[in-house]
Amino acid sequence: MNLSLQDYISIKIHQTDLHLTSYIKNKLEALNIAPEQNLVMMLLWEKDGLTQNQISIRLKKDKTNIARMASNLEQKGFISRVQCQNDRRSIKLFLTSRGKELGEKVIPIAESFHEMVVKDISKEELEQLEKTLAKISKNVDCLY
Amino acid sequence: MNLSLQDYISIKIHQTDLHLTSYIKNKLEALNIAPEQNLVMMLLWEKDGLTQNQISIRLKKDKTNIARMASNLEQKGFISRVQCQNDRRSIKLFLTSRGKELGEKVIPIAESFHEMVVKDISKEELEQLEKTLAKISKNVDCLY
DNA sequence: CTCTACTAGTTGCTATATCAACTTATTCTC
DNA sequence: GAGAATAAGTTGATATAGCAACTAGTAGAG
Repeated sequence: MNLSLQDYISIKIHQTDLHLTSYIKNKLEALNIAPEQNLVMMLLWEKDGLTQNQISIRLKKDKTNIARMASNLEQKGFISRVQCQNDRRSIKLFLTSRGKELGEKVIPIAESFHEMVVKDISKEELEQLEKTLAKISKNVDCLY
Repeated sequence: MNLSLQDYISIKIHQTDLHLTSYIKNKLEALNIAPEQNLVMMLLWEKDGLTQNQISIRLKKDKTNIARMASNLEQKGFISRVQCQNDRRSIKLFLTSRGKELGEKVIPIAESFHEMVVKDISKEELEQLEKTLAKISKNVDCLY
């Protein structure tokens, strides 16, 4: 077959992702929050009191990641970690007032970022993109 | 606007990328080569003797990454690093015989991986995906 | 009630990714 | 040709990402 690097769709997806991540990282840097830490915060801004485990499921990430991000976010003063009474293995994450303030600054940035990303892309095109990405994820999943 | 996590296309792209990377990482693990190290090797299998700088441009990655991956690949015995005669700042990467052997094993894996990824996706759909990803990259690029 | 199996988090390891600051070599300017 | 700007690599730092092995707490089987 002899494919060259440009022929691999997975590489294009990877590079697009790196682009996006690097852009949003720069946008958020001034607020002292990293992109993935921000995903944790986005969940908490919707509703806090989630356990680390719940977050790792929602974000489809390894619990190790979540533990380290949570510890990081705690150090930065955006969240507090409270041992769960019912199940003392679990730790619930709650927003501090600083964490809530952060949300007021970050959410508009995230939304305008999204606006920028989808600029000149029709609703149909976007839906098609989501559908194809979902297919690809499934193709990789099912044999794994 | 109040977007939820699922509404961000960038997150879907990110998660698809993670899926793909994790899959190919597992496929290549037995051969003692990591996904990004493999990209460097893919370039060298096409034509070796590239400098680290040329590779970092072709892969659109920071030169720090390339330096570390090159040093890693050298340790594993897949490449040798030779200081360039014309420009003694540059280092050219050459395949060792072990590196060439690796290619014979990895390239079929990479191509069958690609086959799997694009399963049940038509040529048109794939082109559309590439086009939309390119648009997104450009949207992020141009204001940056 | 005890032993086992499971579960939530943590720690340690490796591999990306990118930035800043540094060294060394080259080129450009005057 | 000397000094300044530039360029290629390296080192150190921080932030993901995920595996393996561990601790501690919970639940289930008998």
